[in-house]
Amino acid sequence: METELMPGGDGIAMDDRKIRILQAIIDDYILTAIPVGSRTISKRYDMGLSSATIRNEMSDLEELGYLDQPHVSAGRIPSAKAYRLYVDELLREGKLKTNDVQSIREHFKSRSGKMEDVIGRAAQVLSSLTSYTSLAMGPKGQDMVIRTLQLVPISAHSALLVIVTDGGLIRDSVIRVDSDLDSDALYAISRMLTERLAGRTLTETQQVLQSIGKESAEKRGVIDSIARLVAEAEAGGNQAKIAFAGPSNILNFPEYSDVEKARSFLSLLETKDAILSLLEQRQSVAFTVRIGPETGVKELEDCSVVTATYALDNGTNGTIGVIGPTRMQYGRVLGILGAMGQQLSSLLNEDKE
Amino acid sequence: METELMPGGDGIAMDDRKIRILQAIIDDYILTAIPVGSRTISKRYDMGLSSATIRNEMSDLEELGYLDQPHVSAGRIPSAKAYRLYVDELLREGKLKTNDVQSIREHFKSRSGKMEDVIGRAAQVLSSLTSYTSLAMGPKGQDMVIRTLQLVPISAHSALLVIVTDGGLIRDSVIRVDSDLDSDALYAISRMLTERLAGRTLTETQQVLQSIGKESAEKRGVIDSIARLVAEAEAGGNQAKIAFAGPSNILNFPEYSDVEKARSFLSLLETKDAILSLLEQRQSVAFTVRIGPETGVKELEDCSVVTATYALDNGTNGTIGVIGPTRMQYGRVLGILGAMGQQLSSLLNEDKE
DNA sequence: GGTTAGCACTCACAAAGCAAGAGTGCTAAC
DNA sequence: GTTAGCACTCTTGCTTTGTGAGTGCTAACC
Repeated sequence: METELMPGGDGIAMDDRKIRILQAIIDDYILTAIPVGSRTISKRYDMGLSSATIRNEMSDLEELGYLDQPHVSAGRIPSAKAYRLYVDELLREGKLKTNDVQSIREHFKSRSGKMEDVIGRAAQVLSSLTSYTSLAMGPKGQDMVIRTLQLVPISAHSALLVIVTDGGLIRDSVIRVDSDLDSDALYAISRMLTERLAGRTLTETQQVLQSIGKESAEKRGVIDSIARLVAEAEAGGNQAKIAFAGPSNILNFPEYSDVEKARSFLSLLETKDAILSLLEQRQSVAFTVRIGPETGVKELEDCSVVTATYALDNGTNGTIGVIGPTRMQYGRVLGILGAMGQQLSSLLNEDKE
Repeated sequence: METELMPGGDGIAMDDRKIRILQAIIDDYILTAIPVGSRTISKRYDMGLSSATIRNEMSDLEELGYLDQPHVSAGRIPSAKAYRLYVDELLREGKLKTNDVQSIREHFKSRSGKMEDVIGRAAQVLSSLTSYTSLAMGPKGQDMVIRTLQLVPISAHSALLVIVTDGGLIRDSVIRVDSDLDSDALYAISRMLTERLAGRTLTETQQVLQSIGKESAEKRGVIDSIARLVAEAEAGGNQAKIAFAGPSNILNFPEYSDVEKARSFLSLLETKDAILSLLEQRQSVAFTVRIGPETGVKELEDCSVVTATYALDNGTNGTIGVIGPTRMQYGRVLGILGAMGQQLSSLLNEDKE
């Protein structure tokens, strides 16, 4: 006679008490990683309710999709939906210890404008502060504005192209030059290029380079090489510009005590592709939290990826973030990411004046 | 009455048959990772001996220190000493498949003279060919000979110092310049420095820089910054110059199915220090094989580290290597390292002419 | 009607017991 | 010197069993 089979929590609504219970469950689970039962809640968090009542509420919460039950006689664990609610609504802003802020400052004392270095260090600081696997990326190539451009002779047939961008960030690559240009000639070209290209984005640069190439036949070779390089930088420019730190941190969490899971997680990081394309859908919003399945990556289905953007004066954005189990200390992580973002912004812009 | 307690294999000597049996055991164990018993040897490898005889020999080999027994009713596994013998004496040169050589060539097609890139790619190719965790390092900083030196303006107070060395390798770092030197001034300094420093090693450079600094007061600031940088590069220059690839490969081996072991291995790689100091005792010999305890690193006690050097024209050496379980395919690995070393040498020197 | 005590029920997990199998060492015969 | 035979050891995997945590349901309580 199964008449009561309408799916979904029909008639059940979230009320304040359910929310409080849910929050308690999430808090507890984030801390302990063990499924939490009704008795735990009624004892450890004083809500003035018996375990039986909690039980009823938990049953409702499960029906509403906020809780999962590994098996019948275990406690409940929060679902992705629950974390989503938690992040969106319940998160009391993580009161970041001044300790941490200071620690961030500390780590950035010895400074270098080299993008790779800053990025690498940022990721490392993040990982040591949060004890999650961390990442950092520079701004997108095509958004960067050129400040200086210089060719340094390497050998008879090659030179290093150094591009200094608006924020004092540096990119360099080796290009081939077929005619034998000596140091002075390269310098002259550099000056000319800087004059023509300063203040332009990489995308704009493309066109300008083409017209320059047409003007002077003898420099044609070099200019072409540069153009090719810029095109490359624009297309896959981020490829090299992501840094991970503390991949092995994931092994600290019991959800990754399975070697097979750990392996697939770590190889995911090593190939970088999946993470990069995940981060490519960058928002202009300050923080992005992707919980479990929301990442769209199979290997990350019980991970959360929390990212923050930091702003450069020229309007471009870089990204920093951490990857950890869905059971993540979101409050704390968001706090640290925020502080770190500010620090990075001021560090990278300070140089400008 | 224990009269027979003299330690060590008294009276027992290695003979040809023992060696053949030991080799069979090692071969088998490298392949399967399961302790090998007397019966396996007598059946799988046709030595025309019964298991009982093998058993006696194995007992001798154990007494001689070449075999260990996890527990009484398991087979034997080779000891570090056995692998040492194996590597030193028994290794029939790994007949490298031409396939692999070609594969190495293939991977190095798109080339760039940037040290980091070459190093990184080398490590990656190694790791994909051997399926062990791999590493690559450039030559030591202090041995490198300077070819060109150039300052590129970044902002009012900073510049990028690009050092091109003999092999066409590039190092660069950001330095502070306190007086405001414009692009032309920096270029003039660069020319002067190149003239004075070309052909010298980093160590020599130190002294020359000091005397230059004394000559001209106005350039004092820049010169000092450079000197400081060179000193740094000389001291810890290798720090940044090591690349790992495929750390997670270690998880493919059953000896690292224990998460705790895996974690400590991976963090060891992440900090880099231990590995660096291990590699610092570089030999001039082409190949170095460090087996288990020979590494002197606790976390690597059941790993082997196999390294090879590749030579640059200027007489300096770089290092490539793999890290895997002691039960490593030494023959194959040595073959691949050899081929890769040659490839690297020719790649990095070709540029020179 | 919401809350709670009580109780039967489920199910993972750990300890214990058991059988099988692999491998050894030793002895005695070849 | 080699080998067959055998008793013995010890891991490993499987099954059994008990325990405890946690649930859902019902009935009483406020």
